[in-house]
Amino acid sequence: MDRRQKKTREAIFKAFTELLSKKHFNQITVGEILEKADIGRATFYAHFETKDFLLKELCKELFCHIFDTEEGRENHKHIFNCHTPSPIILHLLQHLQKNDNNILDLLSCENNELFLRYFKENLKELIKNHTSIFENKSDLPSDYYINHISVAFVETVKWWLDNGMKESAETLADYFFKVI
Amino acid sequence: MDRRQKKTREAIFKAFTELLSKKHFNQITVGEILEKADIGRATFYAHFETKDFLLKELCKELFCHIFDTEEGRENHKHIFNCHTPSPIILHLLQHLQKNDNNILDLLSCENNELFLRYFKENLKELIKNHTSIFENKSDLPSDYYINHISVAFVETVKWWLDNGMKESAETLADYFFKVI
DNA sequence: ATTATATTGAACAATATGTTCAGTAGTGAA
DNA sequence: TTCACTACTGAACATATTGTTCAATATAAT
Repeated sequence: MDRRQKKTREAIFKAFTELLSKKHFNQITVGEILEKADIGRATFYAHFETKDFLLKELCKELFCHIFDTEEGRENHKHIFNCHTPSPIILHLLQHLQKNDNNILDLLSCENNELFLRYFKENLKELIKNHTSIFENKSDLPSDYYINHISVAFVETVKWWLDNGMKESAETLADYFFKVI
Repeated sequence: MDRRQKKTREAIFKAFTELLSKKHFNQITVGEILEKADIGRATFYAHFETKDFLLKELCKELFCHIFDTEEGRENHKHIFNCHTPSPIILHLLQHLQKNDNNILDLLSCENNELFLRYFKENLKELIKNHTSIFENKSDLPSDYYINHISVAFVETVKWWLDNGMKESAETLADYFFKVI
């Protein structure tokens, strides 16, 4: 990708992220993004069709990163099948705690619903691929069950953030496995 | 309240609800509401400061109704403390199934996040007041636990709606109690 | 050095927002 | 019925936002 494009794209993401941490998505105007990113109007629209597409792209970047990492570890099957509580959940939590990509800022800001939605969708896939860990003991409808697990995890993370992440990742994983 | 005010207010709610079932909140303009409700621009702004306030008021009307009903039954303590699975959950589900206030249209439309958020907030209160039913067996942080129960219920309802409400309220209550 | 492509900045039409105000009409009480 | 009150009207208004266009300029890739 052209160096200029990359630079512009990153400037837009940076400006947008900063704005998102301060005000709600709906209240952010393209004009504000232009000013903060210091780019021309036409340039913005050359990159993103609308503000909504910008958001979608941002989510992709954020979560593809964190989930690619996890998926990559799928080769190390031994990690997953050793002892309870399942390490994959712990890994995810520790990953978040490290705050790669400054993802936490966005998960805990006023706009967190936007990102948590994407988070959940990616989680569902992950859980589908690890039915051995999350076994459906009560023969509930499988999509209902998977959705429940995903939501429970997302809410666990949200609660953690809202409470200042005072607890260790281990404690959180423990809470999570207790409620499900 | 002046008959005219009531009429206008209801015309706005009706128009807004119809629009919400067809398109996303963000894409609805005040102009569209005016046209559909057949009222003047100035009139709208005499009633609601912004579109966001309109949404808030609509939610209040919808959920105060359903939860006031449930709270009203709190006097009939015997209903709640008889046998498991807890009847209060069943009552809520049956209440929804009757589709009072056409609440289902809004819970299942493109904008459902908006309403489910309010739904959850009201649920939390309800659950706090019925700790006898939802006892926290694993000494988890209480707000974490209450949130988990609320979310699990909201997601249960959402799943029900998304799947066409084919199952009975009893089956759903059963699913719900199995996951929590 | 040359070609290709990204960015600029300004101007543009189109649309949406929220306010104002004088005129009209429905409402509730005496 | 009369009267004072209040809500609605509708049109006009300033302001702000969106998304497009285009010729000029700057930067990148080879």
